[in-house]
Amino acid sequence: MHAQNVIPITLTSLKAACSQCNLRELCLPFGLSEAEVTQLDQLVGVRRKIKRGHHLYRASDPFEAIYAIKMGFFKTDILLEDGREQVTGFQMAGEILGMDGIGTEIHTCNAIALEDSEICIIPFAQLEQLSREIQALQRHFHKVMSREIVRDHGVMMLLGTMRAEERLAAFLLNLSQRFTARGYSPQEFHLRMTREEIGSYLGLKLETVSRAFSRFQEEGLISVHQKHIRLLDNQGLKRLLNHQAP
Amino acid sequence: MHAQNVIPITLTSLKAACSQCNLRELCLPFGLSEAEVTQLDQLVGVRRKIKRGHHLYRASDPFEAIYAIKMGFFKTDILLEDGREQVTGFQMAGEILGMDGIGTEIHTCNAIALEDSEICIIPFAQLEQLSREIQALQRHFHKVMSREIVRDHGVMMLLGTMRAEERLAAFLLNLSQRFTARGYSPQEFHLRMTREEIGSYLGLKLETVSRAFSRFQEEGLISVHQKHIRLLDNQGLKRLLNHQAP
DNA sequence: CGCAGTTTTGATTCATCTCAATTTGTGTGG
DNA sequence: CCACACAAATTGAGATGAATCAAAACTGCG
Repeated sequence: MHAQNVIPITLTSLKAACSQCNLRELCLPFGLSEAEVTQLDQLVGVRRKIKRGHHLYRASDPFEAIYAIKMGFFKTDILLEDGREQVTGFQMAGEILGMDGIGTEIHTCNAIALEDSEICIIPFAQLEQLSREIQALQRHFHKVMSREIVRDHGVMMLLGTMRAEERLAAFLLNLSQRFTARGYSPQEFHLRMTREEIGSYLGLKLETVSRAFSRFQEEGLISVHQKHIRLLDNQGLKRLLNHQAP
Repeated sequence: MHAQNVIPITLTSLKAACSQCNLRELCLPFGLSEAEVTQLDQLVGVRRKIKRGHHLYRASDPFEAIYAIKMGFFKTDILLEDGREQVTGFQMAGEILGMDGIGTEIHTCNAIALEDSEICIIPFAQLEQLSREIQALQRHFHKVMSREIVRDHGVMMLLGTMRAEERLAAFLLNLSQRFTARGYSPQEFHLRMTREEIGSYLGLKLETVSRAFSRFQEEGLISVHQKHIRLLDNQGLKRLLNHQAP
């Protein structure tokens, strides 16, 4: 907590370079030419490290930039005055954070690192300027925002119509798919969030999440050891999904 | 159903004109200068009438344009293979439909008119082009998308953490606020959707919605006569919201 | 004016929540 | 490096809010 680096070189030394980044094909530079990515490099000023448990931004912070996750894992959440929390998403490398702030120029949710992470700061005014010049960038940014909307619709579907086990199955399959896209194992991964955070995202209590995990394990669909998950029967999980209630 | 206008002048005769539109301050032209709105006029080619119950677009339709609601009322929904429906939103005059399709260039939900409606077609490629030229348009369009994301987060909060009566109270207050912004009475309005559609949106069964309405009425918070709603105690409804469960 | 679709209301069931106790894991400081 | 304290996860028993099933009442459309 107290041990910030004594020499304040952390920020400036981390000059970003999309052109060198292995997430290039997942992240904002997708579809840009070499020359265009170089232009983007100049815009993406600095990287910043966020320690586990720390905020990247908070609801009510003024909006200035969006953020690309270089490495690590985040959650976004909204807090009600009475203390209720709704996790609105989990974000991993290559994904964009902060678009909630564009509309009001104030952030409307909190973004919190679930492990030590590193993000690229993309000043929004400059992004807009550059995307007036580079059509492919404009187009891709619009797609990123649109996909966020579509993702949110999926969560609504999950929260509005699915039962607990369906929700969890959908959640696991979604994670698996996203890890796969990043070159990690589709079958085996490490959850960065607690049962409570999963529950909040899925509209369930942590005990229900835990029970569903146990049930999946009994049925041989997955193996669970705390945060280590191994998917043993993807088909079985998928079958759970479109196989409505009683 | 069968009685399309015999003379096919419906489309072309309805040349749009944002500059003349009384929704100008709510809709896409917000914040544009006279000259800029005139440019937008040229882009917003035609209007189209959609009869009650008809689709504006369907999931899997190719994406070509976004749509501004000139008048009327829509719902958007997603259908699961097993028949479950999730209503993802209700849209009224001045609001924008179709942004779900940008990401994949295929629409991902259905947009259905809940009353006879009229929409302005905004071809998306042209909108992108013009928003590369007009900064205020670009900015405003980004705000519109961002607000959609924030709205979706609100629905997640509602579905994930609220009990039935809280959900309905939030829904009514939201509608009231949006009608107010359009110059209609904040206290009295006409629901265009069925209890089932409200239920689908709120993650509840229609019987539960109906019971909640009755309960509100007993408590003197609203008066309900079928689809006619009158809010009698806004404060009371608001109190329901941040006043957690048992 | 009659009928289909919508809404209301009641009785019962069930999935998930709540409360509670225990186990397991994790990070810290001696 | 180990022990301890605290956080996270599991599991059980019981309570409850919403779903389900069912029937009646309304209404507005053709």
